Amino acid sequence: MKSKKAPETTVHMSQTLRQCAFDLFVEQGFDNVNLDQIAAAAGVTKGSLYWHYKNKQELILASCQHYYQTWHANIQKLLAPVSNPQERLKKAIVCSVDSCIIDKRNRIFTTAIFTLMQENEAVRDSWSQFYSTVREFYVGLLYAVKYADGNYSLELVRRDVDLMLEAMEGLKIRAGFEKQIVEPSERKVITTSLLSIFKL
Amino acid sequence: MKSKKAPETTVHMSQTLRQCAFDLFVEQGFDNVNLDQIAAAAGVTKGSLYWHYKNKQELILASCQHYYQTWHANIQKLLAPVSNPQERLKKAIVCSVDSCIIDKRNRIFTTAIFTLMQENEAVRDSWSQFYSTVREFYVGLLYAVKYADGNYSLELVRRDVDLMLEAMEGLKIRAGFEKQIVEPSERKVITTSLLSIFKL
DNA sequence: TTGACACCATACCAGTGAGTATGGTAGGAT
DNA sequence: ATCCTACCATACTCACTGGTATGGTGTCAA
Repeated sequence: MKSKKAPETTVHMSQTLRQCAFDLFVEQGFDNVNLDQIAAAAGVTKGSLYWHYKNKQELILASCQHYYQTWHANIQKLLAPVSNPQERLKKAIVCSVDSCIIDKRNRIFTTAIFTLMQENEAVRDSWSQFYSTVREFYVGLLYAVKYADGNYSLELVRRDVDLMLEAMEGLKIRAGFEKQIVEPSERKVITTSLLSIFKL
Repeated sequence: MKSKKAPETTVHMSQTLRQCAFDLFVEQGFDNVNLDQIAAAAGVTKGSLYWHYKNKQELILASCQHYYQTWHANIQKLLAPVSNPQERLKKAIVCSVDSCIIDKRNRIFTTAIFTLMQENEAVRDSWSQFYSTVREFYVGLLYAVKYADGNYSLELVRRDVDLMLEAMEGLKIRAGFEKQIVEPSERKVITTSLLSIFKL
């Protein structure tokens, strides 16, 4: 009773539009992409786009969700084969650092969010929720290590994670204007710096 | 031979426009402020604005310069009466943290720069240069402390400063969506976390 | 006095892009 | 057969804004 035609048709086009919007946003930011481009990339026109999404903000929020889901999927896949707590933590950080430094698309997208966040409550709430999950994820990783060391304070663990995530965010910004940072040796130093926050 | 009329007239209006542009940019970002608003705030019209500035980008770059100069002036004035190296370092960080957390205008302006930086080379270079001066400033402060401790490595000092500045930048972003961060107690904890990077 | 120029206002252009109005079509339900 | 509706295209509107063309005015040099 949900729909007459193949039920996945409309869902599929919504997903396609979301994906295309995301692909364009990560290249040019939100303001430099218009709805015609997104619709064209999905093989439809703006008229159809507006059947699936109420306005541009809804598309932006959808593309944010896509970003969040992709992040979680990637990190899960990355850590799946690793069981040692210390290894898991290190691998997660190395991966995140690489992403911050190398992936220009990641930089463009997140900075676009941070700017929009200043004036748009929905985007702000969306990111805030995502940040919480990321933080708790790292808290879990770090706690697993500290627990083995006999250090229990969840509160202190959370503080360290916050500091590390802040540094990672700042690193992402800095990577946007200091190109020499991409050197593998420099990347290794940075990873070590971040890990040093945890005093392992 | 510079100009016929009072030489400071045009300079004065250029300054006024720059100041007004900055005041509007820090409230609404670059994209949400148009040239008519800026001109009106300065008491002129867009026609005159274009006599002083070639285009919007030039005004943006000018407002960036204004931001940089203000930053330096503030920090200089703040540290002028303090001579103890450790005190100077701590005071600088406390002030910066407060600015990151409390000053919403600061957040709006810098995030706007970071977004624009991704596509605009002139803005990127402008910020890159500013960041260098800020880093060297902190390196000087920290080195003065470490020197007293007998620890000399400028390279290590610079790494610590980079990490601290990155964390501060990330903190600024986080303050944009986690309001509870403004609590004075929380602020104190954060300052302590940042200082702990220097292992003093 | 007159010309030149610095400085400013008015009025306009032209591109852009979000959002809408409207109409068409294909496939399932009756 | 036909009606409904999910889905899509066409063709607009309309507000906005960066930038320009042009003309006015006051002041200084000659």
